[in-house]
Amino acid sequence: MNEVVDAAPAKLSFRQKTLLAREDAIVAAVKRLLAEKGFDLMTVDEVAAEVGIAKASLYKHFASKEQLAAAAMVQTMDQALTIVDGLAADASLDAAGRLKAMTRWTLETQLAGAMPTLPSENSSLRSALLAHRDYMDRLMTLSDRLGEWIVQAQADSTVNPALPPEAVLYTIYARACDPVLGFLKAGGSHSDAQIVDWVLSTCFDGLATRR
Amino acid sequence: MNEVVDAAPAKLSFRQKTLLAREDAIVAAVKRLLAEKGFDLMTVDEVAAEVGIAKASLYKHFASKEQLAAAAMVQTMDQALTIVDGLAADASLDAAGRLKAMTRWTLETQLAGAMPTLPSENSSLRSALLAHRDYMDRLMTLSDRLGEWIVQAQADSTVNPALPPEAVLYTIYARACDPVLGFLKAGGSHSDAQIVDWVLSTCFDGLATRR
DNA sequence: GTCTATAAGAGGATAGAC
DNA sequence: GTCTATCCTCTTATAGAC
Repeated sequence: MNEVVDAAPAKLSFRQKTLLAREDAIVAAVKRLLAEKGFDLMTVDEVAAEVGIAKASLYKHFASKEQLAAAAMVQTMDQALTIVDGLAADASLDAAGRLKAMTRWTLETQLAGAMPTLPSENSSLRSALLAHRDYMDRLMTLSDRLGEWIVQAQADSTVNPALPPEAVLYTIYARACDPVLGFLKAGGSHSDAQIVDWVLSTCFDGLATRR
Repeated sequence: MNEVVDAAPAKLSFRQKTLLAREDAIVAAVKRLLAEKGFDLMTVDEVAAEVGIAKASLYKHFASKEQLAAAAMVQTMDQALTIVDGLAADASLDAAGRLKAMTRWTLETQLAGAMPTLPSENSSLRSALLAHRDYMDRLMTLSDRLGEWIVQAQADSTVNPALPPEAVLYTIYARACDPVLGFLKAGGSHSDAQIVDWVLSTCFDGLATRR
């Protein structure tokens, strides 16, 4: 199972390496399918087919469909945390600029079909995620780091101080599943970069004209 | 089936009235369940149980789960069109004010658990909706009427003229399934009215401070 | 750990009596 | 048009050989 391998430090046997590679391939397939069709419509058969192994083999690596989704979310949040680290190191950005850059990454990733999203209503999935330590750890770390930037940007008055910080955080998180991107892309008449600029603009500057 | 009854003008027999009442009860249950759990997690058994009839009876009224969802959306869009009519008659509002009021209604309805939403990814559902005339008619009517207000508000420069009108329209539509409302409500420390105000503010004024 | 085969059950839809 | 009983497909998950 994957937890053991995740904890291993440096020296890996050949067997362990191939194991990790296989699990990475599984998680990559799950991420793609999750972004494409969502949790409910994704089937474990599809995942197995895309990886090219039998479904029973897949269940040797991950105990359930929920665990599969959780692993995909963990890897995605690790990517997000890497982006956060990069932005934190960029001294040319203020807090609001970092939040905006983070939001841009989220939009670009979703538009590229590489942002897995989970339904918040599904209760079996919800409880599995709440019990998943690796997932919860990363979610809290990410929220803490973005939360610091939000508080700072509100102190700067670059982000509206009248909004509760949680509302700002949720609004940024929600860009990961914003259907507006898909609608505009389906129209077919705009470039991805243009679409991202527009959605980023509505998110930070609003629909109303700035005077 | 429902299409016939929908077309009838005024005089209804007793049988027809009870039929309509039953179909209204069915659609009401579908709307509620659609808002609560979404299309994929809603089961036809649940709908029948909530109405208090057998599943087979339900299939005498609606031919499939997709048709059930479409009927719910038709009724919801009729509600929306009624709101639009009311706003159009209010001479104290400009175009931007009407768009804002319409968005507020959408947010309030969703927060009240009365806004059915359909997944845009589900292909069987998607094709059923595209073939559903009553649904498509209303969707186009609603889009046309909101579109007029958007064009006018951009001419006023009360809504940002740099945005394509479709981007504005989709952004307003997307408020019907904005997860931020649910997140803030789950926190438990804010009133519904306060939550709606914040989301409406981020939608029209953005996250960044207005100077 | 990988496979084939299959259990177990949910859920959409229908048959046929009344 | 309503019911009970049933069909049938899809999907999650597991058994057991290699």
